Amino acid sequence: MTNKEVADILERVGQVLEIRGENPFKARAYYSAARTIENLGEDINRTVSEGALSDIPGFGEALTKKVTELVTTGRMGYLDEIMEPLPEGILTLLKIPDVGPKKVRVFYDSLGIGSIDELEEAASDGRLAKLAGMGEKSQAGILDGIRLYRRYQGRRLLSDALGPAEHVLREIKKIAGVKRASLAGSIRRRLETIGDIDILAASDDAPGVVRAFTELDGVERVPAAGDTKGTVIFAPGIQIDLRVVEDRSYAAARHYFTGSKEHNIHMRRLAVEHGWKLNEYGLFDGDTMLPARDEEALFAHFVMEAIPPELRENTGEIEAALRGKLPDLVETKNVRGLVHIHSSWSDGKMSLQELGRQIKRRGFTYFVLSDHSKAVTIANGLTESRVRRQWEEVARVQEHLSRFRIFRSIEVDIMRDGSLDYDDSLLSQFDCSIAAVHSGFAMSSQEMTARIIKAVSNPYVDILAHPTGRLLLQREPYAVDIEAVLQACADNDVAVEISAHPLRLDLDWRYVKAAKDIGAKFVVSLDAHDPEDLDYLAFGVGVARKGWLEKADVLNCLTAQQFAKRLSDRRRGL
DNA sequence: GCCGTTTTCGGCCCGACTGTTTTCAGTCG
Repeated sequence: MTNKEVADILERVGQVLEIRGENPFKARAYYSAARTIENLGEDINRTVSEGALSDIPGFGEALTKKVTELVTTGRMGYLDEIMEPLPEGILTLLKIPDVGPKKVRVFYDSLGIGSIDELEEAASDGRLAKLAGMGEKSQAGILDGIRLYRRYQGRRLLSDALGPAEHVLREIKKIAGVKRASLAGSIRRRLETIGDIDILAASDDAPGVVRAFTELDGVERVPAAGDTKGTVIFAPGIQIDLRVVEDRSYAAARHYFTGSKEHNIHMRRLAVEHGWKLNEYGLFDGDTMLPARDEEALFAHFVMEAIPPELRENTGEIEAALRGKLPDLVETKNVRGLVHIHSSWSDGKMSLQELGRQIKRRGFTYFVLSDHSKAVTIANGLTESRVRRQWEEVARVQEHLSRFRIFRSIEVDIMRDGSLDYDDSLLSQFDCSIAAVHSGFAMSSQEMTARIIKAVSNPYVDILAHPTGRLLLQREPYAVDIEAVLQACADNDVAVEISAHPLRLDLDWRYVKAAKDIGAKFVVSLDAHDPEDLDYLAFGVGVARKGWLEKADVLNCLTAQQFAKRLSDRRRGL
């Protein structure tokens, strides 16, 4: 089972416990365990087989036993047991806004509702409004929520949310009385998919700011608006929450609303250990607020380094900050060259000339041309003879580009047996080659792992592209022992791609830190086909930062000369 | 269900908003 699958089961256990009305802290223990496994950065199967599960905080006797059972047998008897009287679809009800475990229980006990369809029916014919604690408004709200859920399924890509978020933030900053404002929540942490957009503002007139927010152009509906906080549905169907606090609370509120939830709980526990209290209004010693103008000052009270938002996932960042051991994270401006660029020779939209012009204009000093190899016929992959003709054109274009270099590379296909689409004699003549899987996704994990490891063991492979093949919200990663693959990359000095393409963001940040720890190097690459793809770099850098990477871990932070030297040194060392 | 530099029992982060309520439960983040 994958970490995600195990986490999902633990999540379900927590939800069922809540619906059954059991100790909420017991449910929380399962939720917390789910988050831990999801963000573990290590294959849970390995953790279990090494007997290391019980070393992880939050895993006591019971959870260790149950997760071990789940991983080794594929089932958890306890979940079957507590699910026993309940219909399979009942947990999907929790995906509807304003429907939580208590209401699910009432709906099921009173009306036998066990699916979203049944909930919709009961809301449509008025039965829901008659239940205890319900009314006409709640019933209408649930119908609305079902429509919204069906349209968007709750999440969208970071790249799709960022535009509207920044637009609305600009509008909020224009509202009279707003002193400062910023994005918060998962969008600020640069999570790859976003549920809703959180924005924070400082003002002495919170109600006035909330009102103005709900009246902005583009607001479709206003599910909630109070004195300090409002929620709107913004076209096209994105939920935006605004919270307004006094300026003196801004730092604490910004920290609080950025999360993650687990990070916040950990920080609050730390505050309690100091005898303080931390909430969104400030850090308090009794009734005295410990002043903090910004988040840096807030962290300083704890005698710890300021934790960048991307790291706030409670995966060790608080411990590291207390020891003064946080990484000096890579920044977008550190990147000198763009990697994994397609041209119109295969399925890209831009000519070599245009690529040179566009990329140089953006301030980069080199790019790594990487069209498809011949096996990817649908993408007009290059035959051997077309490769040679492309090189001639590269030479011609290069002549007209001063202090700018085009690296001759290829995105060479990894065949089903792990061999490569070109023979070594051709590969050896490229400056660099990027190996990638584009077909045969359905094979077993053992086969896929062996296939990729064989490919990265080829001495002429320099980079492994999109290592898991996932497409966010569209396609799950293929089955593969990603840790074994990353180990092979580290052993063979093959750089691991972090695809900045918003639909990929692959390698997943959850594995980046672990890969770094075993000695892997990375490129933050674009997989660019269109001109707009050239502007996606920051999304990849976001993943690198979430994976604790520094400038020295990312090869395309090297200058063109250094990058060239690294490639040639590597090949000379063969 | 987890956890412990006072604790192996008794805590577990904390507040806003809504709707259905006469003082609060449920949901959300």
